[in-house]
Amino acid sequence: MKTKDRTVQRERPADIGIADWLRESIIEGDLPPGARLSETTLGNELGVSRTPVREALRVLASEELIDWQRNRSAVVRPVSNASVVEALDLLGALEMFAASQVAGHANDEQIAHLEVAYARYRRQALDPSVPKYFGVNMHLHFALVEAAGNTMLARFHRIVVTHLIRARHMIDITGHLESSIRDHSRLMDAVLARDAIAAQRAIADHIEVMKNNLSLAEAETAPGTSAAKGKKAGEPQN
Amino acid sequence: MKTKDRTVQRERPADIGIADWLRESIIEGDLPPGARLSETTLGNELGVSRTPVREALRVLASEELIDWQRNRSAVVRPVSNASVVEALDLLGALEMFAASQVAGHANDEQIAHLEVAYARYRRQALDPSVPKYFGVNMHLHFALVEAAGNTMLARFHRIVVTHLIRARHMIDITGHLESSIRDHSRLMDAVLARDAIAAQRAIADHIEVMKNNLSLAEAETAPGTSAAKGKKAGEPQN
DNA sequence: TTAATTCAAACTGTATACAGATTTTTCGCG
DNA sequence: CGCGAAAAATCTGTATACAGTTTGAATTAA
Repeated sequence: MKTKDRTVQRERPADIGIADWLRESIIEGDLPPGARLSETTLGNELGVSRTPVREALRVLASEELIDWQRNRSAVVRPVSNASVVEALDLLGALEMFAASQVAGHANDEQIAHLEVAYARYRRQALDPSVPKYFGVNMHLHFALVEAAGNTMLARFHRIVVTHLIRARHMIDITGHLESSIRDHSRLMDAVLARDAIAAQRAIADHIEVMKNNLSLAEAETAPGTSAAKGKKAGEPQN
Repeated sequence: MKTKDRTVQRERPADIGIADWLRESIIEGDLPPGARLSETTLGNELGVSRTPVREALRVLASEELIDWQRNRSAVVRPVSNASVVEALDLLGALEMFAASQVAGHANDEQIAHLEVAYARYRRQALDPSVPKYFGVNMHLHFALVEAAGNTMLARFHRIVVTHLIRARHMIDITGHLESSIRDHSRLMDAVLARDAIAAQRAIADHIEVMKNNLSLAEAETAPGTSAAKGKKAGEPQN
């Protein structure tokens, strides 16, 4: 019964860092909320020693993806309704700031980049063969923040978005797809017209819709699972 | 000439983490912009091995206080006029969000905490025996963000404030102290009156004043200094 | 059976070792 | 002298070792 249960869950392409691999595993649910992250076990699965694993864990802790107390194993943070609301509110604040920066100060090059992303969004969002609206959506959001030209903002935004992607199964956007697309159009039109106020209103409305459609899946914390466990990937949502 | 140049610059009280010690050293300028952070040297100065030093460096890198590329020593990030403007803008966005959250959703306990902090601010800001307006100021800002009850916001805010404290010599508030105090009063009165709009206006104005009073000390990057060097503490500013 | 206790296994925090990369110094030559 | 290559010294990335802590199972007492 104590056989080698080395269930590798995700190949690491060697040029991808430990932290990236772990983050991806958490986002995808391979390391579900509550999972204990044994340094030794993770190291074995990744084919590295504990030293680089620990450094990666520091990074994940700084992104609030794990809890890590002294002398205790790191644990994947739970996802609660409240934490998602917090992330959505914060996302709104960051993107309102981004939008007003873009509307107010973006140069031609930044605007051009944004227009490319917007065009792609419109093409893919309406294409029924592309069901991954969440990804397309997030791409546009990244482009908006990128155009704001504030590196720290970009970093914070990436972190918040990571948390929301992890909780994507709680943000049921299906059935509100049209209003979402409408909000995005309002946002982009306003930004490209340099109308910061209208852009911020569009974001606020969009966030409000998402908050109102949170599935009430409370208490997402999984029971104690070892680092090697947790195969609840399931089919991709949205 | 190759004598032991173990110039200890700051005692570490043993219960303070390596990362905290390093952060403080960077803020205070003991590790000036551009300083190379040799893991071995830092470890010797702190009386620990490289392993915990490297983990601390990961944390500092996540806060954008250092640049760290593979196979190269970490380097304390430069402070430029542009980076301070970015931080100030971002601070404004975060605090506007905080203010609107407090005005809209704070409970009695959170409001009470904030009022205590505000009272202390008024007492100390006008007291000429307390020259450290910067510290008193920041305390009030922390209290505001704390009252918003969003942990990720609090973390981001702390990081941005850290950057601004490091650049405090570039933000010459002396001579604008009265307008600063007035802005803070406007802010707190608005928040406590649950007027989110007015609070946000007060913050925006306050940030604008700070941006307009940036000393034009461009190119703050110091020449290559080893981790053991850098004694430019000087007298506390503001 | 349940609760408390003891003991063993597993795990973390940190020091150290070593290979490979980078930086600095030395040295030869124009 | 100055420039460039070669060699030395330094430094990083990672593996490993070991002491002290935590976890969990086995055992005993109530």
